[in-house]
Amino acid sequence: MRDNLKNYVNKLRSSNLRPTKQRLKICQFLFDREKTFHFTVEDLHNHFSSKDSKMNISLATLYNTVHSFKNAGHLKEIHVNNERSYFDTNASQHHHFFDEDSNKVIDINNDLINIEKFPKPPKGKFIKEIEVTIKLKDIQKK
Amino acid sequence: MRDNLKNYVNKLRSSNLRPTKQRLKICQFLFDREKTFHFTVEDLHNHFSSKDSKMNISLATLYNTVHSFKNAGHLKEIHVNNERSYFDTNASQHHHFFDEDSNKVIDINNDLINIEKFPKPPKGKFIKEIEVTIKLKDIQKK
DNA sequence: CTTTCTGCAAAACTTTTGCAATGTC
DNA sequence: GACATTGCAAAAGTTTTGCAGAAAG
Repeated sequence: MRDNLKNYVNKLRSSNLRPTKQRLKICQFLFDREKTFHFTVEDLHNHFSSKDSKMNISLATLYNTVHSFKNAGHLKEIHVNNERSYFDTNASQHHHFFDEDSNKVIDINNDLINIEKFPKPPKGKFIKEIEVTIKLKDIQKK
Repeated sequence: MRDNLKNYVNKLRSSNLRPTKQRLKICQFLFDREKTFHFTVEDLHNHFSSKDSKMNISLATLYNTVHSFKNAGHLKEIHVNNERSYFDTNASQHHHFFDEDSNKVIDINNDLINIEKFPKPPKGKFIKEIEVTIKLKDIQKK
């Protein structure tokens, strides 16, 4: 069941973001999917500057938008690779496989990982989130 | 109990790295410590370009050395923040607190976290490592 | 018509690279 | 001497910023 344009207009309005053409196109590209999507800004840029893209969107706008969406809680930044920033359209608490040979991210539902024991946070701090990354390699490549 | 220069010479030799003045200074700075040390290349650069540093080491050499040490297994790269790369002088399997207010890393011994359940890797892949990051925030700042 | 947003170009940063000079074996 | 390493400056890659014009409310 996919969202439609009206939903995105509401989604943006409820975050105090004006529903511009660019933002709606980005919403459709990011959120009109069966599965959650993992991407870098470069991926977005490739998509929105390709010939078959109906609309070209500048890099500055892509960065602006990704940050706005992240701040609004519609995207989550994940820390799997230091070479560039990865984002996830699933903003809820969950975990990831990260394939180091292909640089691909796979979601792991929160209830598939059970952390039985973990330390208390230092004084004055609280735990905002626990992020588990399971790093994968190809078997043949050892 | 701290290592001495001769140990570092051996450490470097055993990794096929020539024991140069710069590498030995970097070894002392990184490994002559009671606790493990977490740093960015910028931290190293600040240290080795300050006036009270007995030796100035160029940025290119710092990057070269950190990569050599990482490849040799003397350092581990950790993924806590996408803004820059963080390294850890504890190269063994363990986990981290990451304080998002101060950008500080704290080690968590491997046996303080117990993951009772986690999914199987996809076909053709094996699990290289599980990296757990517990993200902290200041209580007052909510 | 006020305010926000876009997009370009420039700038800021982090990291890598080429290469001549130097150091190590 | 052969080869590895250093350090500089230049380049490459990612992300941010300033600002004028366009779009939205």
